[in-house]
Amino acid sequence: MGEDIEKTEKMTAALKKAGIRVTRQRIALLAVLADADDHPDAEELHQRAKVLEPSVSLATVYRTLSVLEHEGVVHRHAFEGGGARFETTHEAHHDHILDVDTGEVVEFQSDKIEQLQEEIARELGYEVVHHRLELYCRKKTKKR
Amino acid sequence: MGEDIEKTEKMTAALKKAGIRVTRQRIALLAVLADADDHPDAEELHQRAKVLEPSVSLATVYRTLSVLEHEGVVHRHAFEGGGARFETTHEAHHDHILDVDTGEVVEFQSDKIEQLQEEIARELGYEVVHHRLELYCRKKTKKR
DNA sequence: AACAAGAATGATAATGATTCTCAAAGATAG
DNA sequence: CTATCTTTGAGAATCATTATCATTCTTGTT
Repeated sequence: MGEDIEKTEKMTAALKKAGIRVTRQRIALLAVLADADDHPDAEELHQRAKVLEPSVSLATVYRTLSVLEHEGVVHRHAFEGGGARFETTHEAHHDHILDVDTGEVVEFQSDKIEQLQEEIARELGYEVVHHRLELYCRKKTKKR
Repeated sequence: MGEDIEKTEKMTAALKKAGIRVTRQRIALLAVLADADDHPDAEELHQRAKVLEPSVSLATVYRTLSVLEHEGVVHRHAFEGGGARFETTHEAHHDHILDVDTGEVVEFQSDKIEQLQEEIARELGYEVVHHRLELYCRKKTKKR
């Protein structure tokens, strides 16, 4: 539960580090981000932030998200269909499963896959800067 | 070399199968697609097609690409930055390495990774419909 | 060859997500 | 308290893509 506070602090620090002010409207966005355990898009974050602070504009949401992303405390995902979706960066790196029917997002992590990626890149003379692995899935039918 | 002809035939068949006509401008686009061994975007395909058939509009390029994609003979990739890029579907499935410096695209394939993906999805109660794996890489420095 | 019925075309308007612009409001240092 | 610098919201601008629509092509049929 104190997790949210910790996340908020990390993001606040990131804003300060970037040399920009921690304003009323940005605080609202940080709170929303810290509280979100899904992967909302900018529009959705704007809606949620407006509840805490009606004077937040969509422009400020985008502006702040860009700063947070740049500082590495928020990740931007460009899943198929629709706009970018965001989540606060958490400890462990992970990839995503997307339910093609419900749009739900599940996180997973596989060291093995990670390792294989490095290996493949190395063999081709590259080193991985970052990667993107998304599994578009359907819930397995229980029948049979 | 007869490869291009084969590809063109496959795409022509796809258009016919979709019940749409194989026009002068679409033929130009098919030729360009068959000839391309890179991953051009719609604008680039339009430029190339205009050389063969000046009367091709960007609208027709997009329209035709959508049909071809729907029929499964062309793949649309939404790599980071910029618009969608296309390639003719070829025999083996593959994923992509993107050189973050040059924008170059290299294809690779790993049964092992593929297998691990299925496994992970299965354990979480899903089956993979399709997936997306992109390694954003940098050429390894030869030093050391 | 002439024709009617549908399909395809190019130009341009519309869309949706995101970024930019800019005048006004807010914060900060002295 | 003031001069300066930042941030803000609203709306314009942008970019890739799709939709609209009047006109041009095809195609199958006489």
